[in-house]
Amino acid sequence: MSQKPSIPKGTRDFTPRETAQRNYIFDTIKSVFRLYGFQQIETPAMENLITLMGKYGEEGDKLLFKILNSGDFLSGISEEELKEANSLRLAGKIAEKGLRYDLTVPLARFVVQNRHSISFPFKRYQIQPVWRADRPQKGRYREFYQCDADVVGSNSLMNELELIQILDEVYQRLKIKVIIKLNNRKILSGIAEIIGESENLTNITVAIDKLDKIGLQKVNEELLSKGISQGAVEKLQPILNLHGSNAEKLQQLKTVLGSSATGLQGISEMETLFNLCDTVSLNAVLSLDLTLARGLNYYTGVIIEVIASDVQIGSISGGGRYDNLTGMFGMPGVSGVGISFGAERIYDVLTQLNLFPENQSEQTKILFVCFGEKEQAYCLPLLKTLRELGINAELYPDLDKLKKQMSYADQQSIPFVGIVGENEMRENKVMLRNMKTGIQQLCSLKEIIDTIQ
RNA sequence: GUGGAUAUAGCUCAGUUGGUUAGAGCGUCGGAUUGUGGUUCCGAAGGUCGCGGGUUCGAAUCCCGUUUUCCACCCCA
Repeated sequence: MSQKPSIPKGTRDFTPRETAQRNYIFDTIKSVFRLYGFQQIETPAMENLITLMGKYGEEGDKLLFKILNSGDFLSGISEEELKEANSLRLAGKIAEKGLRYDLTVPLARFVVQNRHSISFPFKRYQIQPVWRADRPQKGRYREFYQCDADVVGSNSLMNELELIQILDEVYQRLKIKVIIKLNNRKILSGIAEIIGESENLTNITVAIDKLDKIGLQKVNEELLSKGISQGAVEKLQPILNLHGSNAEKLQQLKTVLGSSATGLQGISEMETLFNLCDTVSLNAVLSLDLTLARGLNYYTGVIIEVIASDVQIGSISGGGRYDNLTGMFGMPGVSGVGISFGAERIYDVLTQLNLFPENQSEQTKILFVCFGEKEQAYCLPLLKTLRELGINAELYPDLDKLKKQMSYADQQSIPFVGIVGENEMRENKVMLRNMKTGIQQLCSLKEIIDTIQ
């Protein structure tokens, strides 16, 4: 027996049904992106490793898929280096390319490299797979899609507003009820400053991000274990316990962060943004959530996260502003703000809530089944006409028994079958069977079109 | 990267303290029905029991290694 086929760990095949469902998600997102004036770009699956390395922190470097150099990849490696067997050092010499880890770094590279042909503000969207050499888990894969929309080269909070509207519109169209959580990195910086732990900002944000998940007690323990002083942790408590409306929270923060210029600027940004949001009447609930820190350290302003209110699955979208997006590629002073839809999780939410539309537009509307070659030939012009009218139609290619041909239609959920034999040809008609009701009727081409369109 | 579980037909799973020829349901194919699918009935095909080694008269079953998938942690979408 030949070997059992398999695919690499953490990757998936998609059946026609799954692909149709995924396209429903992608098409919905795409059409909203376009509605707001975003244009699509694509970048290669592989980037030069030097472009990717060091952009995602130490953890990130480990999770990069590296591509072995073509040809004799060991040429130019000295005996000593081979004996040393230092995988990390050797990897840098025998692999010069890697699979992209996200769509943001390729965007930064794209902007810098194509600056001659783009003008700011540059509004682009990108829907492509990314790869991470992570250990797969439920809802986590080594190959998955990201759907990003970013505005590059504009500092205006109007962009944040538009991205929030996009989130709102997409989830309204997908019929998913969501809460949009907002925070601001500058407020987090201000807090760290006030409690005298500015240099520990990352540890603080990582810890308080878990508040919902592990509770206040455990968060405090983690803070202390990361070297945050007891006094600082105590000062943090009233901030973690903030409550009230968004405006009330901001008001309370203003007094707490009074001596931090950065903090006050963050508060002012959020006030502006909430006021802007009030003018456009969103469906989603907007919530200022100070525990929202997100792992990504490159955010510098507004931070956005979306969770589904009817399903417990974690965040289904995220985003934020990152100043100096292109600085790492030698083009300083360009700000970016973007959002990303988590297609895999959205798929899970739609599945759980049974929200996929039943009638896929990609589906075949009518299948012709025949008894012989003459009948098949008779069908060809009919098929052509139907297809010209945009009606998805197909002909069963083999002269199998009618039973077999019919069950094919049944399995594909094709709603109509056109049966053609000598009798039908004689009358220049087709026996049209409605597969749902079982009713069938001798029809002319025009009658077929009127019935199934 | 750390820890735990798992692997038997295309799929979902049974399989007794280790004992003849490893089973079921679903699916597939054929027939009942040569011009009619989804229901029903009958029949058939389909397995190196993840892979490699060990213990034993004898291993799907016990032991070791390895891989896979799943779960938790780290991190993340």
